[in-house]
Amino acid sequence: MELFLQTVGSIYDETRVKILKFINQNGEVCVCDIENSFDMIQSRISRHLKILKEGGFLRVERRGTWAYYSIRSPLDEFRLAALKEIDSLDIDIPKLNKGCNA
Amino acid sequence: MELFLQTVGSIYDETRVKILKFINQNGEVCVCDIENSFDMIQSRISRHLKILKEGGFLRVERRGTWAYYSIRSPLDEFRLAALKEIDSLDIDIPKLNKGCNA
DNA sequence: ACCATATATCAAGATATATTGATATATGGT
DNA sequence: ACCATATATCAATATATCTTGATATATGGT
Repeated sequence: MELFLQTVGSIYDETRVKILKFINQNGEVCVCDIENSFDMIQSRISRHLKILKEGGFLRVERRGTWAYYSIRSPLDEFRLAALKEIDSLDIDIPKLNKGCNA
Repeated sequence: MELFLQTVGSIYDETRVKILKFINQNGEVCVCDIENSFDMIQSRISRHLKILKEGGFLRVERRGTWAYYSIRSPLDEFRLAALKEIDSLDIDIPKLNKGCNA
């Protein structure tokens, strides 16, 4: 139950839904890319990425000073259905705007 | 987005997850059946049922003084996946305990 | 060792959601 | 019309979550 609620809670937020769709569309991105594309402060992005990671949707790989986030693979059936649903939502996702010196 | 969040929010609650699994297992039940089976006060049950209904998981049919809730059919792919996931959760659901004079 | 950049975490205030008890509405019987 | 039962809604309080700004940690370059 706890894990299920954590998974569901991770996509129960407009910002996180947008971030998830953004990463699903753009593939692997680093935190500052998101920060720049969404024009949100870094702590906010970082927090949401953590929640999405703990919700089982994202994985993180650290290379140098940068943390690269991407869709976790493979996703189980439920998370895959959720991601598919999110991808089908008619919402505006910002263009990728590379923000750091990577 | 709004509709998606409403759907997700409706299953982001332990009580509602249990109620949904309960109805999925027992089929059509009335409010007082749930009230009695879960040993929760009526206003609490009524509120959660409303949220699950507005989340698209339940339908309601009024017959006499009773309101019968059941799983909405057909469910779209995402809600179906969610329901399947909930049904697979290893959680204790109370036995059906008929509570009203239906 | 120091500095700059990238990322993560923390504390405080703001907002949303859950629970309870009380009240309102609805239906059927007498 | 009145009453009893079933269900829905409201108001107040408690709890959880989000946002921001500040601070901490981590990595690489000089």
